[in-house]
Amino acid sequence: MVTIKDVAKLAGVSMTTVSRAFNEKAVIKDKTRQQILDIAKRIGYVPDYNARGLVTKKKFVVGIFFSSMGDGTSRSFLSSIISTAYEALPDNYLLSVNDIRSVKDINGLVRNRMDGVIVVSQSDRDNDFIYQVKALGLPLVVINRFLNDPDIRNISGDDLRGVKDAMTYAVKQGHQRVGMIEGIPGFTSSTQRRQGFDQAVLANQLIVNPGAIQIGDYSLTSGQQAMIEILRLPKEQRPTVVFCANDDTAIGALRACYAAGVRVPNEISVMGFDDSYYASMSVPALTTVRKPILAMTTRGIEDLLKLIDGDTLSADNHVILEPELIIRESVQAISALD
Amino acid sequence: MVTIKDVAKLAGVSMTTVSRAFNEKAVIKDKTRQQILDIAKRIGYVPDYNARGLVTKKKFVVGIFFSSMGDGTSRSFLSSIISTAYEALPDNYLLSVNDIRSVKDINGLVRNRMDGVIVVSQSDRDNDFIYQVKALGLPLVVINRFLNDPDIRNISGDDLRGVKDAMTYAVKQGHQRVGMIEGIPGFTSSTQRRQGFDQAVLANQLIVNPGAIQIGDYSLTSGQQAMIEILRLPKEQRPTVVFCANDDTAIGALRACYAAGVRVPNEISVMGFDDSYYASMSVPALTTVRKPILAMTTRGIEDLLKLIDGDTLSADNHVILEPELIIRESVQAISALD
DNA sequence: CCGTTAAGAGTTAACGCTAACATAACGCTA
DNA sequence: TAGCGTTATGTTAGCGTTAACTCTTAACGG
Repeated sequence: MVTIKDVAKLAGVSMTTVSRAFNEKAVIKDKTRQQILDIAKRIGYVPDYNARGLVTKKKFVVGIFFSSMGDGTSRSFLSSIISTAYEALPDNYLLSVNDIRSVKDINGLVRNRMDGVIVVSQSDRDNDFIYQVKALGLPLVVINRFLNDPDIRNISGDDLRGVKDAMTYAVKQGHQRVGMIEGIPGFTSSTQRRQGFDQAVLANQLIVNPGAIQIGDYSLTSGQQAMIEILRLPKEQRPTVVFCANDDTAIGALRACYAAGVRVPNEISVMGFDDSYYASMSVPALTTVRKPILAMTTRGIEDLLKLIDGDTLSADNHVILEPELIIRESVQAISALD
Repeated sequence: MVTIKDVAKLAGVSMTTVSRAFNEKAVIKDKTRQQILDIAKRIGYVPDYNARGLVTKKKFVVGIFFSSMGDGTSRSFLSSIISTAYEALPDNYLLSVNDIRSVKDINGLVRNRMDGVIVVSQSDRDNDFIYQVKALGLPLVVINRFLNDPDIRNISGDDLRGVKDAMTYAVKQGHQRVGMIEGIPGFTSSTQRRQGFDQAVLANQLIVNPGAIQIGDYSLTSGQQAMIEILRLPKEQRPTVVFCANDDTAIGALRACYAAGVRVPNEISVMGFDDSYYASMSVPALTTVRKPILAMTTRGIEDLLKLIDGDTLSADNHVILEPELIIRESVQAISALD
């Protein structure tokens, strides 16, 4: 194994100088650094992270924990978060990807091997884990879900605003009678999306007939089921646009419409939330709200790194990022309705 | 920070004895070990991996590299592989999940920080990376794709066999005129699936009319396009079953049939490959071939660990696992055809 | 031209752990 | 009960790096 000693000998300098050449902030003459770096490259020296970490007390590992990896909203949820996280992370950091559910020994896994932790949280059930990490005193950032704790750095998307924007768009298209298929009751995301819907209804004096709001569980089949119920309404009471709490639900709703012979968007408009892979592939392609998940990830890593370095962050631990409305084909202007 | 020294002092033993208590294979009296472990737990001692690794030359990190994380065949491709990998990995190992494309410095990232590497390969384009790792001399296992190199441990699924099984099933259902939508030309997977198809045709003396085999590119739209072509054939020449090189293609094909008013499976049967999430959700639900990806992962990790420990593996580096035929609704017995 | 300062480089010790060797304790046989 | 092999534990050194400190040299003002 080629060590810092070998480089030092060849370069005719001390070990420390070599060490300095590899550590950005150190004072060392540019020329010396360059010579050392050249020699190191030539003989294939790379610093040993175990030795380095032993003295600096660092692990150069950031852990990223998912609520439940299989349930990511979109097909690329997991992968695009991971890729984005790497981009925001310095080259010398490793990203350890984990499923919260499968963490057995938080002491052995987290405390001892990671400099900090990002939790990509999908539900309240993650709080246990989050507070265990917090208790460890490890740098921690929770993203993807609003966390009501001023002591924990939290980056979330403004779901309420996203739904409101989507509904406002529908109103601009002339829709007045509206409906919704909700997410799993109790989930913060469900609550916020419902609130966004309600606020839009209030602000625009929209009509919500009984039966126009159904409870779903974020699954395709629940969307299908819910839409069947909505379609039971007589046509003149039926909403002209249905906002679905996520894309899977919306695709289920689309399917129910197709089965019932109700054309989308000609006879009824449908909106989703998430912008999953199949949102663009569905027929008609889904108009939906895209969470700023990549921006959340980038910001999350940035903040985590600052926390790791002991820097202070902005006073308010809640960072809320704006979602984006993705307009496709599943909403039609009301004047154009058949 | 609480170190091995603190435990030693409290337990009235030497540091080495404490070290032994934490290392399974060491000789130490059970009673002593238990006392030490108890004390360690009480004062919250956990071994420092940097220190441990410095002397043992280990990193306790396994890297898993994906061709291109966003393109996983099924929605759960990435997540289920990661979860499965963790299950096969000892608790004290970390899993570093990476995208091959985004590896900048293989020396800094891989050589220096990982004990071994699993490559979940999807295409020939990964070979560059694979051979770079091999050149590093690091323990390496390639899974998910057949790799024609006797020097590299390789775990793959038998795609050819999978397609053949699927076709045999179709033949048993009475199908004689068959067609196929192929994958991206040049990909090993495309070639093998085509060969499986061809072998089934030969073995069962099936009829393949001109135009019944189309080239796709594994995308939904290519499947749609290809099926449109196939449906141009006069009904009596048209295949009664079309095997699609993957599920996305098959779903595209389904869509084309729907658009053309051709009912599946009543008028034409369709099969896919992958068993992706939407295979079960499509209408009709897709009969498809499921790759043994989880078994590949488990075996891959097991073999990698042996390689890391310096154990020898079975002589033949090619391990081929059997796929599974998932029978759903998209294939109908020919006697039942309308 | 001396004294002060700062930049650049060197010396030394320590980080927490385990391997290798050394020693002690134990249990058995003759 | 001496002698031996075996099992259990202790002692010592070193893994590769950086932090803290020291030393050298050049620059500069008065």
